[in-house]
Amino acid sequence: MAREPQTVRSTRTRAALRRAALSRFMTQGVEATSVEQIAADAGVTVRTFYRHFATKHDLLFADYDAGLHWFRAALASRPADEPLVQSVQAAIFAFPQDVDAIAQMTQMAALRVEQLDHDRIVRHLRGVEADFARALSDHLTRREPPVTADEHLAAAVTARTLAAATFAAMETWMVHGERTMAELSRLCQLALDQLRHEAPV
Amino acid sequence: MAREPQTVRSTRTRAALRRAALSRFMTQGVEATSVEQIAADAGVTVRTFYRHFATKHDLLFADYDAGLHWFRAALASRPADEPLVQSVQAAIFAFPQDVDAIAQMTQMAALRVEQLDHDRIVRHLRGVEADFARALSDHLTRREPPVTADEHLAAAVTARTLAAATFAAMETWMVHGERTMAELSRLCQLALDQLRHEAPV
DNA sequence: ACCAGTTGTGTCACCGTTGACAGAACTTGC
DNA sequence: GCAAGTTCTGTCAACGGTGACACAACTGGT
Repeated sequence: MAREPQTVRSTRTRAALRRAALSRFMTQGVEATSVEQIAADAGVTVRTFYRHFATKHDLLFADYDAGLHWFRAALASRPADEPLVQSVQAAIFAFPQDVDAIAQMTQMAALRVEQLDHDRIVRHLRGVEADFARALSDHLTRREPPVTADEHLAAAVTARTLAAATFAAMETWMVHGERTMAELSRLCQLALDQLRHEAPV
Repeated sequence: MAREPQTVRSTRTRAALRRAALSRFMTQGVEATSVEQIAADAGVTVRTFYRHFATKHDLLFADYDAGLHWFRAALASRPADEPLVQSVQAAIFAFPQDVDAIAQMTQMAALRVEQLDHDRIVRHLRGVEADFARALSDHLTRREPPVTADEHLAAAVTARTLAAATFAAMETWMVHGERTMAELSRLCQLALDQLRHEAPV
């Protein structure tokens, strides 16, 4: 589901669906928009909608998924012997500066926070966190794959711990922070520093 | 959804639903069982099923939820000035020894691993992990609630980091370990020790 | 035994999501 | 331009899950 398109028709359909969906989302709200409406607007069937997007809400998280792809690439390009925390910080803080991309991201983010249950956002973020952790774990074990349970565990603990700290920062930022990029950077830095320096209470 | 029952009739209905569901699950498989069948067996409507159980699969995770309740209680009973990691270890390793409860738990676990997608289990575990982290965070901040974003973040990082390490151990155990309680204990211990002693790579 | 208020259930209508099959549209090689 | 094969779409049927409303069953107090 939601693979990259192959034919011309397919990309047109997908674009039409996305346009129709976002338009409806902005005018009448996400929950009040049915997939039936979106499909009708785009001139296709409901079933076809689901051949292009896994769920109705996934449309609103496209930037997260893109961000994850980008993060994997950034991570892979770091030198192999660099300490992991440093790689992560470098990767996170070197986010792409493309103006259009950032504009679209913030628009998406605005749509999310004002239209979706906080619950749904948090649940989706848990999925992204898991993917993030998996990317870290893959990166950690890329030299020699672990064989014993203990080796698996060691990598998993490091990866998931880092992911947990980072996403704790993100959620804190979503709820308690002024929502600027600078503040997000500061909170991530803070969380990672706590992880590195301070043994848990 | 899924609140504690109030009347006699309600508890009977719930018990009938649970019995019918587990019976069908064991004979014909979970996915091949429809809620309609379960409800019919119990002599009620589909809608009523959903008044007692949030989802069809939640039936199979009842022990997790119970375990979380128990964990919150165990945590609350630890002395307030004890280091958190120690409280967690003590709470985890003092699991109830009730023979019936353990038998039912292992039966549930068996049903889960042989009938459910690994994906679904992992996703549910993520939810439990989040609840676990929230319990820890509540316990951490029970004296004075945090006010600034930084204070929130500090507690969140500690709580979620601990939860991540513990659940990394659980998942490693599910996949790579001999599935004995002793091995689970060992892996949890290992994960928490790594968290405490070793700064991430 | 009656009454009032709460809780449980049935009914209905709807939305989100998926599998299976068949047919249309496209791509590729000639 | 045509044929063969792949990809995309429509159709159909089904299941999981939820909100709203009305009614039955139970609760407590008198």
